[in-house]
Amino acid sequence: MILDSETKAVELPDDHGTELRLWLRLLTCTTLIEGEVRSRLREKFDVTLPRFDLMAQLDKVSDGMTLSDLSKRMMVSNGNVTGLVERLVESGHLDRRTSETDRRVQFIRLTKLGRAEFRKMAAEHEKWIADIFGDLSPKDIRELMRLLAKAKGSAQRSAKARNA
Amino acid sequence: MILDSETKAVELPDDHGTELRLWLRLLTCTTLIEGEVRSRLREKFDVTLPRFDLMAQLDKVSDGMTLSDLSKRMMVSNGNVTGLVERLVESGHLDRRTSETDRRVQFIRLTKLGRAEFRKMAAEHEKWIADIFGDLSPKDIRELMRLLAKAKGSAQRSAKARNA
DNA sequence: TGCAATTTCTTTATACTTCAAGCAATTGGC
DNA sequence: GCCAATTGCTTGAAGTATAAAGAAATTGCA
Repeated sequence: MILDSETKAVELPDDHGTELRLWLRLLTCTTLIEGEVRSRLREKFDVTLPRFDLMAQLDKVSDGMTLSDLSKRMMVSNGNVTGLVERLVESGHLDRRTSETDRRVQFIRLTKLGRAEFRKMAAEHEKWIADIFGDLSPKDIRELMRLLAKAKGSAQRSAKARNA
Repeated sequence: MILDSETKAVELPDDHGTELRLWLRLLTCTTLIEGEVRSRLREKFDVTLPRFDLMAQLDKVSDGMTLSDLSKRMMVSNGNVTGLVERLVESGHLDRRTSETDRRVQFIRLTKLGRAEFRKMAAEHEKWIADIFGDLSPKDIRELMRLLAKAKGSAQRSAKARNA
């Protein structure tokens, strides 16, 4: 701790300790919840988190999505999605058909089975999440939403600047 | 939207949409930052995030840590740590020796090389994080810290209840 | 039209990750 | 002192993840 001439605590010019601690806390918090959700999904439905996430993306649309869309929305690599989709088609949860106007493109959809199973899981999942955040007041939630939005914007600005 | 008899908006008894949206935002935010940090580590130092994280744990102590300690602190499985440590010993960053009082236990330490390289990376890393959160005011950071601590506590309570 | 750039997706190599099973060492009753 | 339970770690199988290279199709523009 550094004290100035009037014995008040001051920061070193580039002490970025608070940001680092914030990042570690954010990461811990997310990892903790993610692990919990992963366990419950495996335990109750014998499904992995990546598969659940992929199905969640597809459940939001009725007419299917391309692999590229999926990888963008899930923020994972293209090749990763290829493999996930492959296994979910194999298990009968997804359905793929090639675009008629652009033969590079594959539209991926949930099958009836896939959608039915997903809906069942999603209903439980939503309750788990509500319980996991159960100690937070509506005001806490609003504040967190606001601050995380700000953090996201800041991170995007930083990432963009690096790639410019 | 549901309206009651006096035409005021009311919630369905178990609509947990806000918690779910909070979780998705938290996850997005973390994934975004994690991806950014991962890219930069690879680009500047040709190191993976898990290796960096493991070295960060070891840098906090002078006399080494056991594999179990590492896996608890990193919140990953035991087998995962075994592999990570193996590769880092191989590359000369870590050092392992068996406990003399309990031959099951292995103490893992950073080598001189490992510590030197880590310190260099950590200094850069701290600046990246500061930049990534650069749009947040000190007050924003304090608030986020507080709310994330509360969220973490809530998640732990929920996880504990499930395993009871 | 021609053809270079781009886009979409797959493949490959390598690494990370979990879970579950298993081995060896230690501990805690009795 | 014995032995069942526990602890620390490793292994193996399956799955998830990235980056990089490549194949196929489309687009854009001279």
